[in-house]
Amino acid sequence: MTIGEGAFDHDEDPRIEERLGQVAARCSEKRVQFTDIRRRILRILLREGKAIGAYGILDRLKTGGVATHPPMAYRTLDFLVKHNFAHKIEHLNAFVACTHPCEDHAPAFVICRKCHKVSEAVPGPMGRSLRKAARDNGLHVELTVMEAIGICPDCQAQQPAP
Amino acid sequence: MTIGEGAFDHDEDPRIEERLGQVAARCSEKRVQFTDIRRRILRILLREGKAIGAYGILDRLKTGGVATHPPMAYRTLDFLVKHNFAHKIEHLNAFVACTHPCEDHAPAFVICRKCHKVSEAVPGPMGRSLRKAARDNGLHVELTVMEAIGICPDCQAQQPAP
DNA sequence: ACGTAGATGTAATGTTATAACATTGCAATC
DNA sequence: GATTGCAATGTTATAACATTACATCTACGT
Repeated sequence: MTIGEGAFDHDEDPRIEERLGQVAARCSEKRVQFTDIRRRILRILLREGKAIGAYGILDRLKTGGVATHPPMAYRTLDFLVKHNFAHKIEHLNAFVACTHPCEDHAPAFVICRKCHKVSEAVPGPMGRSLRKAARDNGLHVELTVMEAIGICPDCQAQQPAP
Repeated sequence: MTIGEGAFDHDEDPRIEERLGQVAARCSEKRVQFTDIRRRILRILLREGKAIGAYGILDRLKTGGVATHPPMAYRTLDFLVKHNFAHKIEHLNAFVACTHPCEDHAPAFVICRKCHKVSEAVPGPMGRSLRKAARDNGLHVELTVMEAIGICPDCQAQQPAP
């Protein structure tokens, strides 16, 4: 790594770099590569702290002098989502870093439609309930989506209610 | 109505026309207009019997000699979704007619990712559970999304598992 | 060192959704 | 019966999201 890269790519927040270390270790265990681009994009998601679209990620990557074509973002996001290091927010067509300690989970999200802040809720019994409804229909379940969309307290305070 | 229109716009299935009648009555009660284009698009959704995108709807509209620009479809779908006569399937960016008798409900969907067949499940306690998680985060909830995605029995039978 | 699978680079294109503004048609009021 | 107001529709253009296809490179196991 060069000095220049270091200044741009690392964050003051040690929790982000710590999380990247955990993910790197997990990838090593799984015998999959945690490449530079994957690390960069996950770092972008972690820094962002809210949902961000693929093209938003590409914009932020541009400052790093790496390739910024759409497939780069989508491929990398596929990897991160597949391994549960990130999640897709279907309602926003956007992505967030996973903040849940456990790796194998059916996540539920609480989403502000104004500022795109997202918090990952414990799925609890509702995940099982949804999966059961699906299996009762004979579906071989591959994915569950649980999202509550509305206005967060901060955005409620800012404006009446547009 | 002309003879030509009748031949193209009506379906042999009387359940569809019956449902359109119910919706018309409901719109009348609510003092909102169930216009020609809204009726046509809801009929398309009812006939389709599975999730269909806005542009798929536009294709089917072309045979009817009405305007087929994207805003037409999206505005009409907004109306239908807002009044719970149709639902958006977020995972597919597509729409289905509502099949639930009760008008005020937080729906859950069981979705085949191959054939886009959708069944609307009774939400049961999981809807409340998701709303509660959201309110615990201070969110003023406007919408909940609950979707289980996988492969339906028919599509499982057709191919190994792609 | 070599072959292969996985990862990345690039161009072109496909798909979904909205912004912005003009027009129509109908109904209430003057 | 003109005027105003409002909901719905018509139209153009473009923004935003996502994928296909193919070339090239690189890491890893043997």
